[in-house]
Amino acid sequence: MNSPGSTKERILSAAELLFAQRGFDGASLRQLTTTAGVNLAAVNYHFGSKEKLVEQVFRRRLDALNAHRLAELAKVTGNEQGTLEEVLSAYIRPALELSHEGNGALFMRVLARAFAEHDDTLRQFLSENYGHVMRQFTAEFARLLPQLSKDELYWRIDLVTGALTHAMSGFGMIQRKRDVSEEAHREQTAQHLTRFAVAGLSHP
Amino acid sequence: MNSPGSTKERILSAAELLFAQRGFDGASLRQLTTTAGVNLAAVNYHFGSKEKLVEQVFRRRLDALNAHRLAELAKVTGNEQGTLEEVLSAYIRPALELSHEGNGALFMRVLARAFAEHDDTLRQFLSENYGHVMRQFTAEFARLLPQLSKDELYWRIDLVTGALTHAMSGFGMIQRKRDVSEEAHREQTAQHLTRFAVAGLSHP
DNA sequence: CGTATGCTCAAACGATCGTTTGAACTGGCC
DNA sequence: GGCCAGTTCAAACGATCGTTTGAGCATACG
Repeated sequence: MNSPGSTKERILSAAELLFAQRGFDGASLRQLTTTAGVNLAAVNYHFGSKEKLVEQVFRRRLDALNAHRLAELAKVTGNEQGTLEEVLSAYIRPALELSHEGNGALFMRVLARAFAEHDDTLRQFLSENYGHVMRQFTAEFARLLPQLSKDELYWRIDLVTGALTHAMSGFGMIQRKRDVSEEAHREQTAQHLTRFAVAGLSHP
Repeated sequence: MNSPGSTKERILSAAELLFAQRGFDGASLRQLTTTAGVNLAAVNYHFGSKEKLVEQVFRRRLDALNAHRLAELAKVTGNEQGTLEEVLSAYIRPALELSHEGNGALFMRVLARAFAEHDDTLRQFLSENYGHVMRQFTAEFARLLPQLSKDELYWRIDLVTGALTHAMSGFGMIQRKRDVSEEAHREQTAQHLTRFAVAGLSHP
């Protein structure tokens, strides 16, 4: 059905690559199916349309990512409130792990593009399917930072989100050095991100 | 020549609007010229190609923005070193003012799209034409935060940049409320951004 | 074996894209 | 008026887009 080498999976992987490189409009179905080594008509046969293919590219990664995030959050809020660092870690690390496994980094670029698109259809899709995750984390932040007004809290979460999106999509100038292992680099990134986010959220 | 109602200016404004709404690929020259109320061929006559039109859209805003930034930076570093807040303010406020004047907010969305594109041509253009501005601010931050290693400083600047881009391009959920004047909202935004950036840059 | 089902294929569809062309129009200057 | 450079115009160019079609192939089941 969905074996790794199946037509559907090969289309999804090629789509992720080309959407990341050239954007949703910029990547044509002809380039895409050539890259995937499948027939042009296969996209419309398996997915119905290019737009539905885009949706599936998101689903494949985000379902796993957000499940992972909620699981991590549940761990640290199980018996008592977790610390701010722990809650942030539950939010950051699953994304970082995704962005370093296989072609996950490509997907992060796709996600960043989607944010930039400001496309209402896509934003609604993200909100409907994954909004509850963000709400759960926001509620946790509110408990951990009771001194902040609602306004102030939203501002800070908003700015932290910007920093995270930026860092995780690889916009920045920071690159892994040759003498640092991938895992060490991820750990470094996670720590920088977490410390930065803690400072941004909880400063007086 | 370049009067506000000239064909060239009307094309540039329509381009800014449609590039912000639909992206560089998504906005066609036919939509664009119809919106501007000019003939289809006018774009290629006045700009040479669609790609060169894109470049001019950037030049029109970024020349002014970065000149403004450097002027503000010169003010606070004139006699003695400015404070971290002052230097950040020199970086943030010109962008905020641009994003609140006329259709400047549209341009900020265009800019955010460009970042997401990861297009090397465009990135090279930005680096060649405006890279010296970023270098000058980075040098100032290095002077003001001598306790940070080069690595650590770059990390923090990178994350702050993400937050600023995010906030200034209007991704976030923060919206001006009806009972707050535009200028008051800009002032509020500037203060949130600056305090957040200070915390992110200078935390222990 | 026969046939039904799921999938792949080459080919074509109409639409839309960026760009080019050559004629028509505009204003100022001799 | 007559000319000329600058600009606008409708029309067309070839290329490429997403999608559809109908024939052909494979595999599994009666």
